[in-house]
Amino acid sequence: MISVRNMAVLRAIIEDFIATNEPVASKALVEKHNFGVSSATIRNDMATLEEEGYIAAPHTSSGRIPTDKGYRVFVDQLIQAEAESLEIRKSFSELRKQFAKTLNLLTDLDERLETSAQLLAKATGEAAVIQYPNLNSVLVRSIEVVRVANNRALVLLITESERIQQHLIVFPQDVSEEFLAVLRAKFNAVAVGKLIDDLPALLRPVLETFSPTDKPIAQVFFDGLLLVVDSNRQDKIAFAGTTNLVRNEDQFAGGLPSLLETLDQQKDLFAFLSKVESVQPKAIIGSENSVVELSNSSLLLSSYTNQGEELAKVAVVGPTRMNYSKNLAAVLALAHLLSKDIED
Amino acid sequence: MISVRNMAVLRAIIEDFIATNEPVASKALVEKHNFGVSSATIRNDMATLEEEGYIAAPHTSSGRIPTDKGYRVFVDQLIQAEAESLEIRKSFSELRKQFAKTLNLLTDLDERLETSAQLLAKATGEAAVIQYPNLNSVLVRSIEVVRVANNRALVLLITESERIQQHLIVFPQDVSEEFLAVLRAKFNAVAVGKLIDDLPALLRPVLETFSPTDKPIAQVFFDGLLLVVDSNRQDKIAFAGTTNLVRNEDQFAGGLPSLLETLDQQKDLFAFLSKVESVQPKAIIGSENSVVELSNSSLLLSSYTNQGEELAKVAVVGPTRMNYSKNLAAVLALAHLLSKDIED
DNA sequence: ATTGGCACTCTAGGGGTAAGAGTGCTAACG
DNA sequence: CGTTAGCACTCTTACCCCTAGAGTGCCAAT
Repeated sequence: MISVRNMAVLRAIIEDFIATNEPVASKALVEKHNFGVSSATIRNDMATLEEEGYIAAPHTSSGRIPTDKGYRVFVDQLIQAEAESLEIRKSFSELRKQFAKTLNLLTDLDERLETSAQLLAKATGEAAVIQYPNLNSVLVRSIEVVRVANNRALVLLITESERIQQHLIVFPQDVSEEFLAVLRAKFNAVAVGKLIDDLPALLRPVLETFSPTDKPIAQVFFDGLLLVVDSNRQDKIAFAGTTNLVRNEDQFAGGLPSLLETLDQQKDLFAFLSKVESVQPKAIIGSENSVVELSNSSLLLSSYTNQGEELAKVAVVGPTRMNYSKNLAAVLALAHLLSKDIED
Repeated sequence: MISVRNMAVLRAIIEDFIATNEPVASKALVEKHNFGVSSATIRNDMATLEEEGYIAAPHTSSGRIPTDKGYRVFVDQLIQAEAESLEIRKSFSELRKQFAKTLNLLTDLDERLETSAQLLAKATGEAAVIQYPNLNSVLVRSIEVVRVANNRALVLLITESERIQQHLIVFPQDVSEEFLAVLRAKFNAVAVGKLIDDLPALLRPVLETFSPTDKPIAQVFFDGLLLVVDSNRQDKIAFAGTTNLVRNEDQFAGGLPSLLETLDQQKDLFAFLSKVESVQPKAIIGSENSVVELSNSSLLLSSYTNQGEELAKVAVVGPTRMNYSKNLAAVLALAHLLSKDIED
């Protein structure tokens, strides 16, 4: 049976282990924490915890280290208890300050997310991953066309969330300003106010309204437009903090190269993040991880929203032995700030 | 005095060391290479080479490893001899194939450079750095304005090299389509055909041509335009291949974390690359490096051009003990391909 | 200039040992 | 029954010593 003190001991072991990276001994525990009992008693507790699988001993006569299961209950408590804790508020205002300083100057979504990832990496001392927002369910405000040269034009797809995607179209022949205006008008007539997702199907019929001589050019335009739509759907992530992982390389039991490779494979990582159900926030600890390369690391993730609707995930990746408390606070704070930032 | 065979021995030592990462012994040399002399003779040569500082012995009774000075003469020979070698042609056609496969699909400069960096990292097995082209001396083709909402508009700066930069301007009040057209016309009248560098000075007087009521809005527009100009000047680099460095971490004598950090500091790195005089190509080996963090690594760099004018640098970063021959070929090939790509 | 021969040096690895840390268990206590 | 002191036991770590082997430097001979 797991008593209250058992849990307190587990918590103390985890905290000490995170701090020192050494197996935690019974004697050290009674000295640092005021349990009011002797080390022998703690040893009994430790035996119980080991039976239940919360901690393990690297060898017979050593202190204990937390197992993934041990971290699990620890983090679960954290998530419940600290949602409105002091630490989160501190991390929040800390991040907000930096956010305000740097982010206000940036207009570009890429730069905002990139910078956000860097801030999160810095705040946690781990690697940070931010998914680009899913804009498929966003409405089209308008399609714009800008003539760049006689046979080149830029298509712009502007959404209600004011993300702007562009693509340069090269026509096989010169195209007049007037014809571009026609293209713009015809496609806009259909596209405005529609879901980005639905554009391909909706716009294809527009092609048929062109005369046989104009149709090939309209086709080129249409293809370019589809590319823009697709690039909106593009699975992309912002990533920062590799250096932090390398610095703590010994924590990854030699698995760092393959971990980094996995993080480099943006598509896999994106798919993985997308699959995680959006319980908020969530921790994935060590072996719980379905991706082998992540199995000696932990993910702490949350998501950012627009009007309460989830847009994408924010995550911190680090060794199983990470400072969950601090990092959880940072992830939550950043997710919150990103949500606010996007809504403005 | 350094004889011809001395140099051949140096070359063999370097090649073997690069291949095996073990100090090279005299016996192993005579066995692998056909010098036609005994190991004792090679030992004499090695003694000479050591006196001259081209090689060193980790301890009294071990084989020899190349010094930075040794690599230096080796690489100098490479650069002279292999400029039109077979290897470079191979690397060239290899890279070109991949280039053709992926790059043709991309229109965005960012994506092109990012992808190029990845290709170079993959081809060399090291880290790759590509400077963004310096566009300050490029001419403006036109400035375009797209109305995005009642009080928002997108400014586009289009250069003769067809790099397109954009910035979203938020006006303090609603602005009509007509007024935007006026803004566009007035600023374009001055800007078209001018150097990007000169825009700020040239455009400021345009502000004075607006009526007192219109001037504040024109001012906001002007400020936004300056931001675009500035972002063109922004020092940026594309980077890839961290994983490769981590995988060969032992080669960096523990200096990898600080090396990675330096590479992360885009601005420092950019400044460093810019300072290198543009002798083509160039190698910077180990301790020759002025940046301390790069002192146990080597840089191999070249630059890409437009109409013969240098735009920016391409570099490979790796351990001092890298495959100079292969990597030099790859850098040259990529630089060449980038130049061609930009000219089209 | 080259070479065979040989003494010399240094490293890497194995085995042995002693110190120390930490546990598990037992018996006693309130 | 939970707690505790005490003690035997285990395992790690560091150190030392030793040997085998690799490789050199040098000398005398060609």
